[in-house]
Amino acid sequence: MTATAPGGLLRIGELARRAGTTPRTIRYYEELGLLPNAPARPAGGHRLYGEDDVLHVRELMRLRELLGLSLEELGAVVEAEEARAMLRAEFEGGVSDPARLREILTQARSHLDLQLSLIRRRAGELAALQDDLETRRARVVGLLAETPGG
Amino acid sequence: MTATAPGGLLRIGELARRAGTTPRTIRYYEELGLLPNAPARPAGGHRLYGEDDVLHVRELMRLRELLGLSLEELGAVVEAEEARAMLRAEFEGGVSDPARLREILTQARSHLDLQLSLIRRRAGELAALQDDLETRRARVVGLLAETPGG
DNA sequence: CGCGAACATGACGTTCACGTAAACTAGGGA
DNA sequence: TCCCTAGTTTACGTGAACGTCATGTTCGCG
Repeated sequence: MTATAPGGLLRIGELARRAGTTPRTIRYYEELGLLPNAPARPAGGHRLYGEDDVLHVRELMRLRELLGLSLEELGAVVEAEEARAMLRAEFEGGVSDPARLREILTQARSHLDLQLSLIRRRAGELAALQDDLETRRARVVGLLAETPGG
Repeated sequence: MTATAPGGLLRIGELARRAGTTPRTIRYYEELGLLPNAPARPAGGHRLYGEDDVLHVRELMRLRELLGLSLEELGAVVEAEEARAMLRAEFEGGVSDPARLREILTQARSHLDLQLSLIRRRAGELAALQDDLETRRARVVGLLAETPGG
């Protein structure tokens, strides 16, 4: 068993393994439009992925996990990723129209800004929670120091 | 409509409203043991709560939201809260056995430490994600600066 | 060419965290 | 006392995010 298809590409099982999930989840994400619905299907009909797909899936799971986004909400994020992909495609396909480039870049930036705002809000809430618990902990520790018998 | 029962106590509707949720959720949490299963039921069978219950519910929802804990996992947290409640009870009921006090305090501290470790891990992951996105954003902005036509 | 492991599709099952409906009771102002 | 709102329990329904099973196809080493 080679586990890797020719061309350094991955089949769904390997993608799932490297992304820390299952093939079922990959297919489900594809069904929801979180992954390209036709990722290079040579002959046999088996899906083939690249390393960037691994990163993409991991990114999705990370956003879902850390921000508590639903898969539907992740759809909006995917748009940003797609813009990034388009950007890279246009880069590697030679220099294109500067106006078009600006458009793509500007869009990508606003998407990133949106995600960053979500993250900062979360981080703030988390910090507040941490402060609360640390305050309580300090109180408990203080009481322990006052309590005889240690 | 008074909305508040005698004694400054709250009925389930008001508790839910103040905690930012619904009566159904309150009953469900009680069923799961996240709330005391018999909160002072005078005669009529209506549940009655106090201000501290509001805080307790809000706390549960905050932990769930920010740490992504399941309701089952929240059960462990509830133990900590209960320990805290016991502690306060023993305080207000006069000074009790110091050894017992130390026991409760130590337990409360370890519970807080556990929650804090979860929070710090989350905060770290969130910070890493934020760094990633900010790096990307900087790259996009840099490209924008290099792209003519603005 | 054979064969077992992995993949494809479709459909049904499952868990969590509640929502919602039904049928009845309690509270309290007019 | 009447009556409306809000509460009670029981039970079934729901959406999200997959798991699992059945059935058939493909891959690639021996």
